[in-house]
Amino acid sequence: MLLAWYDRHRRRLPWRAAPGETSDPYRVWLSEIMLQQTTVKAVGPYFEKFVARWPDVTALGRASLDDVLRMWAGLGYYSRARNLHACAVAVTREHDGVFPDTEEGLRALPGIGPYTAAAIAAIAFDRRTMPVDGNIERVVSRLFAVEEELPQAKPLIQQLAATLLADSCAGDETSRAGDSAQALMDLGASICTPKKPACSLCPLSEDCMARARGTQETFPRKAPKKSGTLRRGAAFVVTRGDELLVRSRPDKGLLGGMTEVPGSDWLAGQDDAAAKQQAPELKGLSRWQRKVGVVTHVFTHFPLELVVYTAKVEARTRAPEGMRWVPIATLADEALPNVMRKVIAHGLGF
DNA sequence: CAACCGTGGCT
DNA sequence: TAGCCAAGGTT
Repeated sequence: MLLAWYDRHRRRLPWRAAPGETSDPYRVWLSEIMLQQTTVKAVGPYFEKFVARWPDVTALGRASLDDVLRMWAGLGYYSRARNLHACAVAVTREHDGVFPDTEEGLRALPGIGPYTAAAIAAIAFDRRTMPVDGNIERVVSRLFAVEEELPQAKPLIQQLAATLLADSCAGDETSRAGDSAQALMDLGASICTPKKPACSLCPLSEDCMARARGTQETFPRKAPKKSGTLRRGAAFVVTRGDELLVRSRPDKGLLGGMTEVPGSDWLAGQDDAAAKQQAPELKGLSRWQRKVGVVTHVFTHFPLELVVYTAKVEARTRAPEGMRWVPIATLADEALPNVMRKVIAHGLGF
């Protein structure tokens, strides 16, 4: 039985309540947002930092968006941080600091979609619902040998996963809906892995249709995704003594609201000369020095190649409109996405 | 509804 | 290595 396996093999995770203890909706919510498309390993340190600084949802609701973005820097998918903050504000101001305890109520909050609403409802409030994430999609598609491709198969998989919830809870005094979901997630993470699943260790192997056919690894069915076109651009690392010239990106879109050094557009097929022409204009800047090599970075939808130029300007040189000087020593505190950390490291010779 | 939205680790 | 993958949501 699935829950019996879970009771023995469940992962110990910072946001999970100990067996028998009630879980904190704030920690469940925070972890679920961080874990969207992000590995447990990457989330760990960020989760600890967040709960240490903001122990509850009202504390986070009082924080500034900028502080939240700075703390989130490096985790990726930055709209999550904006929605996280907006959600904390909404819960604080409109729900008296108490999370709604129904899927519907949770779903109405920013950053909480169908998966996360079901996950919080099940894990934090023991609601009888089955969240379906990537792990559960894989487990269920193998268990029932779902031939339909993703994402079209989502409704079917959701339905099949729900039957699993009913099965795993039959006869239980409490529903343990959250444990059923987390059991399937742990199974997907540790046993029913994308490649070379350890079927011999799986508590569901006897019931697995794909296993019976020996085709586990071919599920879930999925069309191969096309890779984006390479884009090129230039980045400009300007120092004034021990300070660096930076600006903030627009609130929406790629790396929304994050800090960057000035740079050109990022376009497919753009040549170096065109990119360099978009350099910021500073008084008393004698010449640009092109750093050898390029900075490469891969976003979800396209790979990026950045040429880096450096220049020094005299003390008290004014920052161009919309830009500012920040001490290099405090760069770690800025809301710098990793691509910009790479650029700065390359430009400054770290 | 398909496209957009980061990053790091693993095979 | 180059692609795949991770506790998805928003538009």
